[in-house]
Parts: sequence; C-alpha cells; structure tokens
Amino acid sequence: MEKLLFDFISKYITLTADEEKALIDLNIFRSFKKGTLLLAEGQKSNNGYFVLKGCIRIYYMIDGEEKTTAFYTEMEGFTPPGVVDKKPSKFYVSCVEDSILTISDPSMEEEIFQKFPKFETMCRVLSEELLVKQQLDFDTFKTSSPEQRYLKLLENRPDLIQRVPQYQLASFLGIKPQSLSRLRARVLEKNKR
Amino acid sequence: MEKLLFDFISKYITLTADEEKALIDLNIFRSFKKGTLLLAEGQKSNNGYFVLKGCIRIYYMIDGEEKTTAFYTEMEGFTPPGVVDKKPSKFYVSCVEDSILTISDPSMEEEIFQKFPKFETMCRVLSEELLVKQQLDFDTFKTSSPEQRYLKLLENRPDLIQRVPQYQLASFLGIKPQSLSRLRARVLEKNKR
DNA sequence: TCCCTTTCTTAACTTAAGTGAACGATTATC
DNA sequence: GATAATCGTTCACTTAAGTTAAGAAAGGGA
Repeated sequence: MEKLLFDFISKYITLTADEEKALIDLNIFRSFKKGTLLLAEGQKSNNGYFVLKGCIRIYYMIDGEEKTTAFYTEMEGFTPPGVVDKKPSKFYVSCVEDSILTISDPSMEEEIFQKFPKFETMCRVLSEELLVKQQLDFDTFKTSSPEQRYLKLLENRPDLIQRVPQYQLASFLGIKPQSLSRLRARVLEKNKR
Repeated sequence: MEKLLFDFISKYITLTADEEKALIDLNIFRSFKKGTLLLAEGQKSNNGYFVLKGCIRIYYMIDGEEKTTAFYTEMEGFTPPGVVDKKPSKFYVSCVEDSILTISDPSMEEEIFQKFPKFETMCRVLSEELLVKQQLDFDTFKTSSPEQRYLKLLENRPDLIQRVPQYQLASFLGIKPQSLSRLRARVLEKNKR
C-alpha cells in the first residue's frame, strides 16, 4: 500500500530511504468499510484525507436532502476547511466504497515540513496544481448546461458513473435525480436516432 | 502602494527591512487602464496576478459569447494554469477598471523562495486557503439556484454588482444576461409585496 | 452636444429543470 | 425466501431559464 503513495510522491520529489521511513512512522494508513462516515456536520476536525484506494464523497444535508458536491478517488486528496478555520464542519465525508486512506493532521505536517523542507515544496506545488485544476472545473461547470456537464463527466470520469449511485451524481451535476434520469433518457434517444 | 502589499503579507509572515527591499527590487508593480487585455486566448503566459487596486476579470469566448467565470478585486490574486502546464491559455484576462497589480513569474518566485524560505510557507498557506475557499464557493454554487446565487452575491460581494456590467455578472452566476435581468425584476417584485 | 455603440430591459415563445407522486427494480434485512 | 427499504424511472404539471427580437437607457468619442 505504501508503494502507491511513494509512486505518487515521486512525481513531485525524490525521497531517500530515511524520508520514506519517516513517512511510514507517521502511521497514517487507515482502512474503512463502505458507508463509513469519516466526518459529520457540526464536528470539528483537523484531518486531511488522501485516497489510496476506493472513493470518498462530500455531501451537505440541506432541507433533509443530501447534496453531494465532490468525489475523491485513487490518488486524490482533500483537506476540509476545518484545518484552516477551526469552525465546525458544514458537510459530511463518507466512504462510497471500501477504502484505504491516509489521514493526516496539521501537527504531523508541521513536523515533517521541519524535518524535510522539500515536503513543503511538494505540498505547495500540489495545492497550486489543485487550485488551478479546480478553477478550470468550476469554469467548465459555470459555462455548461446540465446535459453538457453530464456528457463531459461521461468523457472525463466514466468510472464515477459506474461506481456511484445516480442520486449522488445528480447533485454533483447541480440537478435533481429525476432530472438526471430524464436527461439520460434524452441523451440515449438522441444517440439512437 | 507597496504598503498595501506589505500589510497583506503581514497577515501571514513578518518581513524584515531586507526582505521588503528584496520584494521591491523585483519591480513587480504595474498600472493598467480600464479595458486593458492582460492575457488573450491562445497566448502562453507564466505571469501570476495580484490585485492591489481595481478589478480584473477572467472570461472565455464560447460561440462568440463572452463567458465570465471570475473577478478578482483588492487583495485577491490569480495564477493561470499556464504557469503549471505550459499550454496556451483558454481564456482572457482583462481589467474591469483602472487597476494596479503585481505581476510575477515563476523564476522570480523561485529566486525569492531560495532567499527567504518563509515566502514559500506563505505561498503554501495562501494557496491552501484559496483552495478551501474555492471549494466552498463551488459547493455553494452547485447547491443553489440562480436566484439564490444572485441573493448570496448581493450579500457577500455587493460591490461587484455595482462595479461590474450585468452581462458579465450573468455568466458569473451561470445564466444569460436576459435571465439575470428578469430574475432581478422578480426579486424586486417580491420585496415590494 | 450629438451620434454611435454598448448595455439593459421587456416580451413572446421554446425548452428544460423542479415538484409531487406512482410504480418497478434492486438491495438489504430478518 | 419473504418483507421492507432504497433507488431509479416515468408521468403530469409547474416554474424558471434559454432564445430571438425589439426598443430604451446609458456611456464614450468625435
């Protein structure tokens, strides 16, 4: 399992055996069953998540309805606002599938940044990359219709459509489950003709 | 003008006189007239922008229509993907008003990170903060109707509605200018009753 | 100041998403 | 294996956004 993480890191920096050991000694690998709630609304948490295997999902509970806003799968990571602003979480984080994650907290980061400054460089580069990627995703979302969003998702993350329930995909696309169902029927009809 | 920047930086790190001088010596302050195009579609650019005064805007040209996806005002910054991926820009960056910006490039950053490591810490913290903020904005966008988005904008960035043309706000809210106009009339009507 | 361009509003019509409800189908539970 | 709960689809209806077009208002330049 560690290998997955080290392979990922090696795209950004080169680790010595010492550094790999320091990382392992942090003891950050965790396994979870499908459906496990990692964070609930109202909780304060300082944990950052990184998915080695499986899929986690962010959702809000609004007017009694789940609104899913994000999925994170293999080699994707997520840091909730709590780490920055110390306020109780507004959303839930749960496992869509059985998953293996690394779970980190700010004090661990502090420690490792002290010992190995290149980790901080990696984290800066990583979050700058993520920031850019997310900006582009947001732009695409704003400039597309629900149907276009669905078609793009089909292109860019076809796996998600397989592994995630429709009603979760719907709010991820910014619409209601019934609309997604109708929209899919419409798209299928068009392709038939 | 420098003071604005130093005040902003002081929220994250404390600068010595030496460090302030090093920053000034980079000679990154620039003034632009309203309407100036800072970056056009197809151009390759490595510049990062930080707004000291004024307002810049990101827009795409899709089917002959401008689609505005972001505004950056005082003490907000923006780094285009080009810095990360070296591909030609997919969007335009232009000045909504007369503006004063700092314009940086990666080699300058490299240099300053070398000399003063705490700048890198600041940049990491900053981009982690921005990432979180943007995630929340994206979540809010996905879980809101156009009308709710407009009302929230009215609350959170009332200045924008004053300083920016409606047709630019419309795509920022994910709708057409005509729909924004109608939506506003609807909201006004509700408040009257 | 006048003219031209750009921006905003209104309206009628079309299209698609929201809503509420019903019905299978699939999954989980006992 | 029967029963209940969850999930996906469909339908009829409502509401709001997209589209096309026209005209009013505002802004900028000569």
